[in-house]
Amino acid sequence: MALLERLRARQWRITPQRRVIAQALEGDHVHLTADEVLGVARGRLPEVSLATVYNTLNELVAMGEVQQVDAGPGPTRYDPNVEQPHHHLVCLRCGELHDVYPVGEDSIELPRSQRFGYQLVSRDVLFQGYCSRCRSTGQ
Amino acid sequence: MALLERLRARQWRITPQRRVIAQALEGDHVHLTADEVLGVARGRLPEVSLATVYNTLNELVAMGEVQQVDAGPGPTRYDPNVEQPHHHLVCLRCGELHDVYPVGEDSIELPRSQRFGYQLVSRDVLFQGYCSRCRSTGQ
DNA sequence: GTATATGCAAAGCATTTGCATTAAA
DNA sequence: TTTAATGCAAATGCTTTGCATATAC
Repeated sequence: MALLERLRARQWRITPQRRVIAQALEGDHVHLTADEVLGVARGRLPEVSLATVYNTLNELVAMGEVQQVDAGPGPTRYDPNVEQPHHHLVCLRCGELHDVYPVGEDSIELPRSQRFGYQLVSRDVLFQGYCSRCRSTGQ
Repeated sequence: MALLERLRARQWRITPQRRVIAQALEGDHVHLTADEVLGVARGRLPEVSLATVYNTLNELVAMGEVQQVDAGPGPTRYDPNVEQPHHHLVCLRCGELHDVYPVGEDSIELPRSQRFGYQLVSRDVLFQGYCSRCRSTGQ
């Protein structure tokens, strides 16, 4: 189900701003920054503000409809693909991000003795490295 | 081997400031912020500046002697335990951080088809949740 | 002696917030 | 009609930077 549909199903108040922000996040392999979301959203609705983009993204994350990805250099990225569990591969130099599906991930588990009384919410695997472009351009 | 010893072995230029910063990071299960490092360091040497703390921490990270942990709310944390591979459990509300040793972690691997030409550097597993204190105090 | 680290203060960037205005339901 | 979202601009918090001074080797 697409993001906008899921939001309607939640009876979330839909405004023009929220609609274009949600539309900016359609698709798989999307990892936009707040600024990039603003750019795409303004293409359809010029009077969107950055504050509204941040407000909306934070709500989507709190609802669990968008995943926040803090990895590598640069600002936070937002990933709307929450239906298909996956992980990330990030370039330590340029911050480029890929969705990845490692093997063996299902076997990772945190024993009760290692939970420190926490209520677990998520388990993310992050692979870091250097992309081929960054490796060939200087250090 | 302790951090300061490792730095000497690298023939790294040792100044009083760098020494107290490295000493602030001694021990296991240490996850200080730059500000906390400054506090500890100033306990031994009052004339340390925050800029020097950041400069030094960044160099230690670049050398691979300290691991930078960006997880949960709040500022970056620095973890000197790089000799014993481990992962982290973070509280989404207060940012409290624990070292954890999950089972099955060794079986996670990224197939070549999923590497996108990257030279892999690290593979981190991050567990997120709510600690018991945050769970009992409001949402 | 020379290359390098330090401290300060200012700048930078991402993100949040307060508040008056506007609009969805 | 009421409740909530928006936009602006200012504030915040963390981190980096420029540059003159001090210092380890």
